[in-house]
Amino acid sequence: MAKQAVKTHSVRGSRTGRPIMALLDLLGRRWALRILWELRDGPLTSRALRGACDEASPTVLQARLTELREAGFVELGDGGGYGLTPLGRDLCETFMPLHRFAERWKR
Amino acid sequence: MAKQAVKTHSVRGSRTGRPIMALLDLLGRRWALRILWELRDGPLTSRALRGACDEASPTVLQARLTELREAGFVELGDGGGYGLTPLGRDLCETFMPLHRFAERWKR
DNA sequence: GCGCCATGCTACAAATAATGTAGCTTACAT
DNA sequence: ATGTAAGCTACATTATTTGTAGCATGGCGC
Repeated sequence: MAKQAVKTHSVRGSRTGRPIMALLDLLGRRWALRILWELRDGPLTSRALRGACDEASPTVLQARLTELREAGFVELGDGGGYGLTPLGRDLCETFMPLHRFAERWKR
Repeated sequence: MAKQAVKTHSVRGSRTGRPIMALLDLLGRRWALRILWELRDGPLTSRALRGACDEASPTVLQARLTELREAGFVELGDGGGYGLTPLGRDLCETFMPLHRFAERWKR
């Protein structure tokens, strides 16, 4: 139990003391942005979230969720289901414009 | 001879046809956000960029730069130095508010 | 021309992280 | 008690990153 534990995972760049670096690092991990995105309009159960995230492996999802929880962006509501904290909602707002940008970008 | 080559790297989530997914995946790769961030106020030579990115390995940097270039966010100016394209600058703008958020977030 | 640097970029082994599949445990309802 | 669904862990395989070294090209001064 708890083998893959915490590992002190001190977000890269946090040493610099510049919060933005820590944030960029945290969000620059696989599925992190996607998770926040999928939770944008309401909580999801871990299983539903997995579904929304194109069946990403539960291992990473769990890891990301833990990190995002420690960062205070996500919480596991009593009664089950992951949802954004008020802070997490704020964060989500800040990159909501990405949606419009992406549409414009197309490719 | 191009072993780590291109690999058609079709951005995860692009199959869904939803550009936002492709974008979230692209930006959710190590150093991608950081690179855009570091280029925010002017071009940098590959070496300077490496310096700015806490000495990230040239391998990933090169990989990310290639991807970001293919996405049209970054370009290698003639005379050297990587810089944001107009599109890239737009993208950068959209998550500039993250800076303020990060400061507020602190931790 | 020749040496001297800086640039963009590649090689490659070692270390980390992610994927995919299985399955455990707890809680709750039937 | 049986059936489900939840959150979460194991673990072997595969992919990505790191770290260090180094190559090729293009100035620039001499």
